[in-house]
Amino acid sequence: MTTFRARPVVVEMNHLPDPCAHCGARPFSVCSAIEDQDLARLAALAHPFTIEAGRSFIDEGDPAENFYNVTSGTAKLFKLLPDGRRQITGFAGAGHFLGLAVSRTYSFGAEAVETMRICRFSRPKLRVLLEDFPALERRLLEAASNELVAAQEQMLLLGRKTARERLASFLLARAEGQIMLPAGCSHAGRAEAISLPMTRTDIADYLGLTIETVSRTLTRLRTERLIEIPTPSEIVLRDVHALESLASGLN
Amino acid sequence: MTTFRARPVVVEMNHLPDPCAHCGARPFSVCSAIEDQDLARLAALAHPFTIEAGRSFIDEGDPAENFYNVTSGTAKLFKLLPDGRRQITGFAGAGHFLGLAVSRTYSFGAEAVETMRICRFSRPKLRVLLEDFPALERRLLEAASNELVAAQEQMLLLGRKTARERLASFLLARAEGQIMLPAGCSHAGRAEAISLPMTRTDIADYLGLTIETVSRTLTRLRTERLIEIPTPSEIVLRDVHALESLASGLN
DNA sequence: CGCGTGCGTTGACGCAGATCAACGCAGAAA
DNA sequence: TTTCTGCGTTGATCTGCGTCAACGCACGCG
Repeated sequence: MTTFRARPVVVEMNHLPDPCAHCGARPFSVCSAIEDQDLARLAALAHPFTIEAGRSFIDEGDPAENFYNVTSGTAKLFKLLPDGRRQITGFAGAGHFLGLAVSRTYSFGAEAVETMRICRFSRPKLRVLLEDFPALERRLLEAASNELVAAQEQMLLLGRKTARERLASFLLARAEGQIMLPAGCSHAGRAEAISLPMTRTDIADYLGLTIETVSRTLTRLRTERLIEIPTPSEIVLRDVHALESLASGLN
Repeated sequence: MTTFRARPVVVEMNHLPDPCAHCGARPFSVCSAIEDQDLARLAALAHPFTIEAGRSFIDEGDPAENFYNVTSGTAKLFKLLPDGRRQITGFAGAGHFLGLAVSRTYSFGAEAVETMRICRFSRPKLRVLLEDFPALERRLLEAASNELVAAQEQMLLLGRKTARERLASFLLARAEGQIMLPAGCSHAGRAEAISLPMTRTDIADYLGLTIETVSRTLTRLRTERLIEIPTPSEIVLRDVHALESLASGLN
């Protein structure tokens, strides 16, 4: 049980005897498709490591050699234009997978917002895993479908909502844990206080706005008593109903 | 921006002895995952329909009972806000599948742009098919991954590109068949003349603009000799390089 | 300590694209 | 034929958000 084999090229050695079995993110992640008795095989292919806040670990255009699974912390995923304009396409928290692309190269970049832990799988090894565990493929399809639904919702936001509506939508989505937590992990009640680990610049690039507009809009929501802003990275929702009607385009 | 009108659907019986084997869309579609000898089983579950131009066949919020596969023609997929603002999230041509949602209800609406033919599968039957043909599930995952990449590209467009850049991106994507044809069906050469079966309103709702801006921007691209507009629904690309640099955000 | 640097906020101003309005044209109906 | 209706184009004007600029504050460092 405590036997320990040396492994090839690992960023960080895996000291735990059974890391996947004790992974806090497993219930949320695609790894839950693997039964307990097969976890050792999963663990043998998973290379866990830590990424510090601000570090980028996927570059758009690089060969798509790895598949990642976030176990803690938060990443931002983004696309860039040559002149530096950036669109953040999503935030990935514990349980999220990254790098599903069919293409030979990554179509997006990824960078840690907070210090995070992720598991890396080489794509060939993932392929083997998928063949041996059809349930894993099913879970991936399910997860991809959910991502697609979220992406369409975001297109509606970017294409048709005003700045106020975008911020309201964003805050509510955060409150519902739709952004940082994996799909399927629904909370019974909605937290009124939400944390914003990302900067104003990140929020702006996620919502298709500028930092000034984000700041002004939040200030206005505060003066209208819809929210409180105890600190820049912490927001309390004071009038969830008003925010919801804003977010859905009414008013 | 337009308000949305729902219309009924035309149903049609399946008269052909072996429809899937003779389906022109099969090479492009997820159905290509099914081997020839198993096509009869696929055909037994597929209900082919014709849908007339302008008819809606999926309503957002309705129970997600069916899965669809487009065999010819074009559909637009969209999301609505209560006040009628609309965002078209994509156009689905031959080979495209629709209705993958994990959710109990559809998260988007769909309407025929041109008269189209589609195959309907009930979700329970699709589930059986997926269990019997793992390759089908793999193809679905592949297709969903490609959709996701396209969705991220569209988020970049909606969040960060100017009207000119959006139109240039749209025209080039049409020319490359990225919009109407399924992923993986790449043309060797790029067609210079492209058809626009959708209205200006549809283009505007796809690009997050108004019809006036679409019209003006196309006119400007014409006066700058980047395109020609023989008829409103037909456009010739005269300077692909200039359009490409526009679309990628240079200039 | 003073100084710099990064981040967020606020104000003044400008502009890309939205809004409001008019018109041309083709196809359908009478 | 005339009239109507839907679609696209064009012009005049407006405005939400971007741009440019200044400033406050917290934090780290010499």
